[in-house]
Amino acid sequence: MRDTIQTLLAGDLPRCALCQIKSIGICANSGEEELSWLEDAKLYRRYCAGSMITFAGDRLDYVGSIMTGIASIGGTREDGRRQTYGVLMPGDFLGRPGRAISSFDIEAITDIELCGFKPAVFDNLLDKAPQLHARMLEMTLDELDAARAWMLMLGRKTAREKLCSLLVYLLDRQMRLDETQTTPLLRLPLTRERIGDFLALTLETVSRQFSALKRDGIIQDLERHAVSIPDPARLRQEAGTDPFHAR
Amino acid sequence: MRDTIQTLLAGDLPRCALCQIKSIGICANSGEEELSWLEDAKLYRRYCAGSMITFAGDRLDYVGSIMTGIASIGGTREDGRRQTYGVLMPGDFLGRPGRAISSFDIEAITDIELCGFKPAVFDNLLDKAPQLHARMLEMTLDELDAARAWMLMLGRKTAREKLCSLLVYLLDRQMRLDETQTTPLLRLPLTRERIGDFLALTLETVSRQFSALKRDGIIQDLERHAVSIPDPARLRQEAGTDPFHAR
DNA sequence: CGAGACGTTGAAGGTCTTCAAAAGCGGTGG
DNA sequence: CCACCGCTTTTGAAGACCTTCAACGTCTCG
Repeated sequence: MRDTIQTLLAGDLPRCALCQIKSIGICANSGEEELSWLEDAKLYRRYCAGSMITFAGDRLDYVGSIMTGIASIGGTREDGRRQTYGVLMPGDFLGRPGRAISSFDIEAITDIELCGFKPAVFDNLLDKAPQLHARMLEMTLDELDAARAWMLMLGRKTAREKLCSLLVYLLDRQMRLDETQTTPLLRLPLTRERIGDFLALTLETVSRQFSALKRDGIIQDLERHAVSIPDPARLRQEAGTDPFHAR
Repeated sequence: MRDTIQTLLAGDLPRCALCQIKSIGICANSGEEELSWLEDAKLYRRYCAGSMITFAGDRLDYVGSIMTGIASIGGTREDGRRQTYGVLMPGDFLGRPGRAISSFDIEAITDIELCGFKPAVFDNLLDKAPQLHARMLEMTLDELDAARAWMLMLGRKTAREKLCSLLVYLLDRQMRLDETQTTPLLRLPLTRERIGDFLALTLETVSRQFSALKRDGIIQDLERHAVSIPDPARLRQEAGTDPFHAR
């Protein structure tokens, strides 16, 4: 088995100028001076698909942004009931400045590459780099909006609307990352159970709704980890009004 | 009928040093210099119980903190289904810096006094006042945590657990505001319908759960706008593990 | 007092969950 | 290669929980 975690040090790392997420990440606002500080301090990390990046309650020894791959952020109750709060995709930030202990479980869904910092180093950077600080606030406010839109979904949508909302969300984010894509193929790295954690449904209900959407022609070629969406507009309609918009 | 909105200008206003929320509000971190800037720019506003402070989509002409009273923040779908995202209490901030349009409905539940600023003025203050900016980030991160805890509740709790969770939350916040209080009396400014919006339940279910909690002795002296909680620990237990903690 | 808003309670019904069984998929080892 | 195992997915049937619809009770304020 491969190592689940691997850390790479600055010096060996590619320059920020070549970074895929430089226009959407935490560093998007920073000018040359701030970027050079970040460049000097950055550490890369890799996690294998399926490994836990943090458990709720753990001490965090690293904060940073996803460069490639997908992670989920969620919580577990003592009786085992789980809720996923969101999907973390390239550009998203992971970890909370000014707090040493994670409040959430974060799991690598696919293999993941992170670009980040030791928490103390990052806190210092935030203090002396106003553009970084402003971007951090902006991203946090966006996340809060997304969390609230998600709440409306959890509370007030039917199972079918929920699943369609998730598909719309994943499709939007996939399109944003790969703008050249025109085929209606949506990758689904999540299992039915994880989708259920996400939407507050059981895996059986998720499966049944997939079958129903297929029967109604809203999705096609349903496979385990992919599905094609012949008519995204139709899917959006099925998601109900105001599906939670991508950030 | 009284005016629903009333604005008071700086100069006539009490000094920040006397403010009830100075240790928990947006200004809590600021030193003397920053405070004097805030003091010069602040405007008070009053809203009557029941009036809308903003509708989703409205242009915001004011951002600020609640000094007294309670407001709710929520969204409405086109079919009329509503979801409340949170209660805003003294110290909480209302409005989003850097964005002119409100994403949410905000309604005054009781009479409200706000201390705030014109949006452009506040954005300028954020730029030049690092302690204010840092406090803004901290409060936003806290709100994000609260929103996620709320999501777990919406998705994974039964009606009884939901109602108990809300009562625990309101009790905690009431205790925090008035630390001298020892009686187990909880004020409930919300109607059954608003509680339902909050918990994603119908008003009938809320009412039935209140009756059930009374029958089981977990609450007593149930009235329209107040209830007594003889044993808060018991209530907390009924709320299920990990009720969403007050900020 | 009377009107209107808010709250309670009952009965019927729908949606989602729970429990259960079987099929599909992917990897391992004989 | 194929049988076997574990894990995921699908599908069915029964039942729980919450909603919907409806009626009635209660409070408040002009």
